[in-house]
Amino acid sequence: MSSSRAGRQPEADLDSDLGWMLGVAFQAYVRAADHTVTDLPGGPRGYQLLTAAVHGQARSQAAIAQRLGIDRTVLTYLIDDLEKLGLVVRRPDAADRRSRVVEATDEGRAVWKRCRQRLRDVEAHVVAALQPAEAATFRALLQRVACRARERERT
Amino acid sequence: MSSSRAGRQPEADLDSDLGWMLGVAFQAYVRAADHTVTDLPGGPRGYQLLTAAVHGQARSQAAIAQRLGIDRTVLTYLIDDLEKLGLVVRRPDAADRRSRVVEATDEGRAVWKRCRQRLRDVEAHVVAALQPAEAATFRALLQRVACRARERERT
DNA sequence: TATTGTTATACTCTATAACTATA
DNA sequence: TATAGTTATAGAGTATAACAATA
Repeated sequence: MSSSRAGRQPEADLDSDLGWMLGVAFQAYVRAADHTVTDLPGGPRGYQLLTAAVHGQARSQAAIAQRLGIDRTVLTYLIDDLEKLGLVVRRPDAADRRSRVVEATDEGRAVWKRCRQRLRDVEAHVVAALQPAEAATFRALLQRVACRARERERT
Repeated sequence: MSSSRAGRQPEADLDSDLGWMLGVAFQAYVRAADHTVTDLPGGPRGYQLLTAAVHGQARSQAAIAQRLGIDRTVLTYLIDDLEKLGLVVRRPDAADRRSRVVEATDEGRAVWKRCRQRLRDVEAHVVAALQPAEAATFRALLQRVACRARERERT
């Protein structure tokens, strides 16, 4: 057994594998969020789209797709679903009529606020193993990791 | 506009959404790892299975499935693929012959070591936005989050 | 009767290709 | 010619259900 060697290098077992850790944490979030935002199609992803729309960060579908890390074809169906529910509307961009600006409706903003409230509990649940100060540190570091990754994707 | 209120509560925009952050980080890892461990079926997941086998932590397929957060039916096919390549073998558990212990072969251990080496670079790339000490902190906190999530899943 | 693992099937998610419209 | 968005189709990943072997 290699473990009997008690070498100086790290064990590299599953618990210390970054991919495993990220996958487990992400999965824990999605599973908890999925049955929390049941009033939104697409689960957490629908919430993220709505978040972008509410904050006026959905100036084109291509921009949203890039930011959410999904294909533009997937986004079409997702917006369709939210538009059918009257949560967002597509508006042609005056500057470039090929593009569509996605705006949140009043009801979309109301639903978003309700979801946000409930998702705060989900987020707290995911990081419940950490002390409040640690959780804040974790979120700050993770944010830098994520934002850097998004910057890299800009083709 | 709500942003014009300049309120005291956090903005709650996409950049601070835990689900978005985890998703983006996880996706960045998977995409980088996928074209790195091309000699393993299932990508990063195949590596994780091999990791469990190499460390003797694959005492039953049900245990692996729980630890990897995947369905036991998915695991069957994954093990099939690795077994065809001669990287692991299934052995009946003497204590409970319903169970199968998954063991890494010598070649499996060799392939695992090569993959581990390359994945270290992938991991470094994912956390490249952080200083070394910050990256260590991030990993330690993430590990506690992930391990807690796994404990919760134990039905 | 309950559990482990397998197989077949169906479902969901995502990506590819072809198309329209604008630039 | 290139880009934004849509649609139809195909593919990958995942889950559900029925089954055999064992406890």
